[in-house]
Amino acid sequence: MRGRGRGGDARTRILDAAEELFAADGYEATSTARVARRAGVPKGLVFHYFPQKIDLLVALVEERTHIEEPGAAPTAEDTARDPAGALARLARRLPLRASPAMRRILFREADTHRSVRDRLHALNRAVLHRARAALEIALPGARGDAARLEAAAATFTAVLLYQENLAHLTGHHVDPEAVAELIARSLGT
Amino acid sequence: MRGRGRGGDARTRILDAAEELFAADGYEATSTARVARRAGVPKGLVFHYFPQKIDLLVALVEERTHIEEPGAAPTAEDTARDPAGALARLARRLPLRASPAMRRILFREADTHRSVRDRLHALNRAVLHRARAALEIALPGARGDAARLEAAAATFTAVLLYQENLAHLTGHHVDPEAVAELIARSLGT
Amino acid sequence: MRGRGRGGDARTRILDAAEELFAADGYEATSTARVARRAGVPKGLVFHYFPQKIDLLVALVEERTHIEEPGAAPTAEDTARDPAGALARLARRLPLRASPAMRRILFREADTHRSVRDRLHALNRAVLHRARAALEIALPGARGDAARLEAAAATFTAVLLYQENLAHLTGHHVDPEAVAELIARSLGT
Amino acid sequence: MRGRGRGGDARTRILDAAEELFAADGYEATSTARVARRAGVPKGLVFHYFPQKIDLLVALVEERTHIEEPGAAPTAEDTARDPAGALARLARRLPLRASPAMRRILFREADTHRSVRDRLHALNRAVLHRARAALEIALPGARGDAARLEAAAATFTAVLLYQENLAHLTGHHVDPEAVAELIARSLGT
DNA sequence: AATGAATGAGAATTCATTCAT
DNA sequence: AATGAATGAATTCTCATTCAT
Repeated sequence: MRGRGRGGDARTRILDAAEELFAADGYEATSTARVARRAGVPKGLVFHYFPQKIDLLVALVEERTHIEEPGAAPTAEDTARDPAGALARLARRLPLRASPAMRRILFREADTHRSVRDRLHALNRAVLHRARAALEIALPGARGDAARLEAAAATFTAVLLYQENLAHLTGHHVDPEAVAELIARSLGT
Repeated sequence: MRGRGRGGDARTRILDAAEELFAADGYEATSTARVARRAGVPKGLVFHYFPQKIDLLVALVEERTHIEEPGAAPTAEDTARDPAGALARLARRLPLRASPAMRRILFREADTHRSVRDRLHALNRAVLHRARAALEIALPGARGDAARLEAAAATFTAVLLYQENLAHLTGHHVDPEAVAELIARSLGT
Repeated sequence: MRGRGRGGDARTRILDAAEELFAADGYEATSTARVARRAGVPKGLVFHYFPQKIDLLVALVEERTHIEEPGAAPTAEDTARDPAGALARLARRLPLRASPAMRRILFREADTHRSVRDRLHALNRAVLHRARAALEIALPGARGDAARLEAAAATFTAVLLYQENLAHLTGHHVDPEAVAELIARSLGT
Repeated sequence: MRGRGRGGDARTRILDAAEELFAADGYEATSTARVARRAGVPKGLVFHYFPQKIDLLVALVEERTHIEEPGAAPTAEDTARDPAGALARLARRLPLRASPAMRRILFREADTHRSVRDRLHALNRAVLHRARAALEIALPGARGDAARLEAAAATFTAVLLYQENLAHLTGHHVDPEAVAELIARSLGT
């Protein structure tokens, strides 16, 4: 708890501004001056909190993308009757707490700084892990074919995690729930 | 065919350099001076051929990403016996002629200039169209469920087109052939 | 004697830090923030004690370079038998009480602020005066040639006062005792 | 041979300006903007020729302080009759071709960059070497006492090389010719 | 077509200094 | 006395772009 009011506010407003602008225009194309203007703080204050421009990006990634601990795992009973539903539920409980803006930043700036790439990889691993677990529980019959299950989990993870970016980049949306059903049918029986 | 000689060479070398550098570091983070240096030409010459920096990007996209006309469409006989194989063949004959570097540029700089985004959308439409056609021919039984077929085509397109970027971003590769088989199983019978 | 406690400590630590840093990197290249950090005090406190950065330099020069009152002047008996020794003893009792760091600061920052230059000149005058006196007593025969005695005193003062800086700048050390002997031989008989 | 006129001029004018300003105010206290203004060129041009500020200093030292090859060494006949004169002549033919401004820069900025310090040391070695040679020829009798000759050479070098800086710093001038005579008397017979 | 000096707007960053608490 | 957030002017440096040759 900061208790200081304005001081904490300024830092937060700076990060808010950076998040918006990095998402809209990219890290390189966003000047620190614009961040300051948008945040309503003097230029110097940005460097008071973030001595280098890159620290803005690093702070955003560290503070605004949280990979949640998995809650209660789906039980066999939950999923047995409705494998597609189990995946769909996973889709809705994506363990990434990050605004759409932060997802775009993670995605676009993955090469800008190691910390971004690392976070993206960690996130991907987490989602992949949970998708695999969901599939294993939902479709015990599929266990026989590990490679197929792996492909299904990877596909679902890709669609789930990058759906917004894919939509943005391709102009075409892929619905994770439809993919969930597709996969369930493929692995079922 | 353009008259080459010195001039053509220089222009080509400039585009080569821009392609490498834009792919490695991004458009914004690449200065025209570095492009000139890498191309081994004087700084002024870059602006002789490409009056604005953005023209480098536009030229790359226009000249180095070609969406091929579909060759002979797969016949029903080809695919009936091997639906997954039909998709897999599509994977191998991806109608985008573009180096991996150009794919990364298309992908990363989609927001930098309208021409890039347009080309990416056009490409996505072309691949999606062909995947849909392949699925329709390969799996006539699936026609009943248009939505499912659409999801399958979209999923396959995404995996096919972005496989390298997904691998780069996630550290995890998704194999299009495995996805082809997954989809074939799902839509079959 | 000042009432010390916390405040005195902080002020002293600030001056200690400034002395180290000014000597090592120069006044201009040393930021007040670095002084504060090295001193282990908050930035604001530096300006509490020294409202302007230049006050740090002025305070160092005023408080940490003392020109000592000459103690008992050498008597004729002392020096008559050993003129070179008399100069050498002067060398050992250089009337400047200042750390090597402070000498470097005096020397390097002479142009930075009038107070530094003034102190340096005063110091030079004091040493020159004592060297002259020592020579006059030690070498009564030399009195006849005032110009020569003056040159000897000036040379000895230069070597004595700047020996460390000369060594630092030239990579070559000049030994004041050897110069003392040289001068004694020159003026003797 | 540059043959371009203005272009060469601009670079030269920039170095001229830097030399003046560095000598007067020191390297750190001189902004590149002031250098540009004084040189009458736009700010950007300074960085065209000298990508980093320190390159101005390095270029000055490399291009404007030349240590001359010794001309004809003084012969024994030249010096035998007039040892002090031989040293005095050395004083007048100091093998450093550098303006007084450059000498101040060499001296003051020795710690700012390695290249400056190196040049200063090289210069000192060259002068010391020649002073030693002159003394050996002029005062063959002194050969017996190597240590004394060494001290004499070092003293003369210091006075010769740093006379302007010593005068500037101390407010007192030491005349190299008087020191030459002093030394000659000391080593003679 | 080829060249590289010239230009100036704007970028990141530094820093002395102020001030409310 | 102590603190560190706040401020903005100044600094170094970058860069797309122009232009004379």
